[in-house]
Amino acid sequence: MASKRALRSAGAAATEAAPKRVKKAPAASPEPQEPSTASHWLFKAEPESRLVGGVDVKFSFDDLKKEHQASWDGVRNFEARNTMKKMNVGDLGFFYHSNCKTPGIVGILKVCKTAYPDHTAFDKKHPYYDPKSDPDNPKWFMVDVEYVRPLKRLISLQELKDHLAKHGSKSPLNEMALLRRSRLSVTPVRESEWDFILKLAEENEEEKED
DNA sequence: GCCAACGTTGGC
DNA sequence: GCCAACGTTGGC
Repeated sequence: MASKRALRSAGAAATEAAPKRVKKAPAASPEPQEPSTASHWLFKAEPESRLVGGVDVKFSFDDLKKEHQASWDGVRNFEARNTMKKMNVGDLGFFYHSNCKTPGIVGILKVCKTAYPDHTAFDKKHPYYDPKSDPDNPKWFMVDVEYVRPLKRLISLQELKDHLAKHGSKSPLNEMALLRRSRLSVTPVRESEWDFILKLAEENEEEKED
């Protein structure tokens, strides 16, 4: 079961070997930036089947709806991990479908448990196993999320990009992490971005105009 | 299936 | 601690 979460990220490849390097892990910096005032987030998952290490990573918004609740495991990127550590119970997030026909935001979820160790990193059999993480000193964390509701319509990546291209620095999406840091699987969402996208989703496709 | 962007690793 | 090589993300 703990395997269908659709999360991945750079560096997941727990390449064997390299026993030489035993340094202290300075890579995991504390990350000073903004205080943890943000309370909206974006989570990427893959709605279409794809095998990683023999395990299907598919996890769609419908899957979350069915399961009602899920552990967001499998994140193997420091920045994304740090982002998850800032989350609070009750925070809302967008559910984003990636690596699929029409990538985009499809729904809303809620954080229902703050960050705790991602046990899939301890499991040798798991595709996201990381020998550098152990129960006494966990390297990777996950949060639990629960289904809230779908958006009234899908807000595609293309639509967000188009808006940005059209309005440039005047767009509320100008600094959106999804667009600027496209490879992060978990990102913060600013209030202005959150509000704008929610509003977009309420509009019809035709009247969305500019 | 290609490949640009970019994060990570590890030699030096 | 730099940076080239490498591996992954994820749109197209």
